[in-house]
Amino acid sequence: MLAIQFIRDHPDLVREGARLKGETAPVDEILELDRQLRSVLAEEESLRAELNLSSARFGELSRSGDQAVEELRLKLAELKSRIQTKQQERKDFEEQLQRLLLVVPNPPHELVPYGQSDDDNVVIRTWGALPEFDFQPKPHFELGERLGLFDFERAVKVAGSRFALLKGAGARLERALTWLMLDLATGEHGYEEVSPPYLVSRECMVGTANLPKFEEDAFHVLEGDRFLIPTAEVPVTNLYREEILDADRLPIRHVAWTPCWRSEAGAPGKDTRGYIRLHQFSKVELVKFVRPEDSLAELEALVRDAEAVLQTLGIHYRVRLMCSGDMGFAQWKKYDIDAFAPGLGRYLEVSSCSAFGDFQARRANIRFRSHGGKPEFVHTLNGSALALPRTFDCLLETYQTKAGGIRVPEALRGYLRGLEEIGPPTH
RNA sequence: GGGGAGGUGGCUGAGUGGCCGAAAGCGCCCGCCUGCUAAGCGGGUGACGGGGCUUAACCUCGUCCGAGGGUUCGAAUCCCUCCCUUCCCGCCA
Repeated sequence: MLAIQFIRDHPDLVREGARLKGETAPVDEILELDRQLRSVLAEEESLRAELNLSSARFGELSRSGDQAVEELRLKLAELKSRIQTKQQERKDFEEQLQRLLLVVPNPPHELVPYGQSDDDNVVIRTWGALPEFDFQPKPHFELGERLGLFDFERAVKVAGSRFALLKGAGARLERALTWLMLDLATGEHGYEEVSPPYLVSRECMVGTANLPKFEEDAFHVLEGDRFLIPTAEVPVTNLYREEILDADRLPIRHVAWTPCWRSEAGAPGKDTRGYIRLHQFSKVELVKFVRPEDSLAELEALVRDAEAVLQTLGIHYRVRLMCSGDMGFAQWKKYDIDAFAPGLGRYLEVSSCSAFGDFQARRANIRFRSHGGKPEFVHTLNGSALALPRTFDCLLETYQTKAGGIRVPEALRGYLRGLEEIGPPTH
């Protein structure tokens, strides 16, 4: 959410920011509502000031038994009804204004390149070389099914399409990946691990800007009006909602492994075959709360922390700076990390790292205070490190052997009791 | 699920109808004192919003004592509903 003061002072900037993202912002309506709100607010407040003064006088008069009391009582009753009318008007304006403010997108940072689609994103760097094979590399779903790592059919039987099931070495491998990611974050990169609830309140979803604009993307649990988390970003960012943090505590860096649920209303197709784009998947997520001036440097560090996972695994990847049109509603600046899947012959997005400025902090009211100063909004950031299924897929495809087995990267063997290779299949 | 207690500022905690945006303490800020540190002494210190003001400082008005309603001329204080915390009992992984 943007500050109303900011929109008053820079309406063109807000309009332009929305345009860059390919969206629109109801700036004129907001400014008009804001004017009306302030005018009715001023009237209400001066009536209240009058009521407050007169009430005090009423007390004095009635104690001294003055006859004027009855006259004053009538006057106050009339005042009060006028106040109630104004108050209702004010509340209506506030509600309308709030609704509109929540749908104004965060303008991109000035260094974000302009663009309208995926093609306009800018590759910042790549790591490792495209893997080479002396045979035709297979896609992960073929490898995994032959090795018995997946059971897609039974997953569908149990939960419906777009759910997956890992078994045997597959389940263990994903668990090993999860442990590696958590150990890197907590042991090497200085994140404190949290294990949050997987259901959150509506307020939390609004705080991270998953609502009100994207309600159809989330699974809604009617009992208690809660939502299955689409990412750990939601519960973890909201950890400090409505709080004023001591500046000495910043930066706060958290890592969380959670399942994530997305309703992903699109139809299945070529890009969704295999262990990808599921209603439920798991992810290791990094979340930071920082001082405004550290925000962008912390974003760079966050991306590096996520990259470290792929480097440790020896998987080729690229980092792209998202163009204005391809970054979400709430982001200020965003990088994607795409790992290469040789069997599919394309890159898969395994991480999305974003800085939000104070956009989320305003919505969730997360502030900090430095030694006796005024409270200020923190800046929030987050990114995956990494999404499990796609990292799993890239690993399978990168480390496949001609015989159809999977070599286990050095870094994972300790989590798999020394296992060096999965398979190859015997039939 | 049943019953009791409770939710007050950055924190702890007093306050049962006007003298309360709210005692006291902690923390923080400024000053004094002090070989240094600690202690001590004095003063200051809530949030949000509107208006005034060239900005800041400042002035002023309003709102806020879990949330929302109600009673009253007037509510932190009385009533209702909801949320949350905690204790006892029950049930259960």
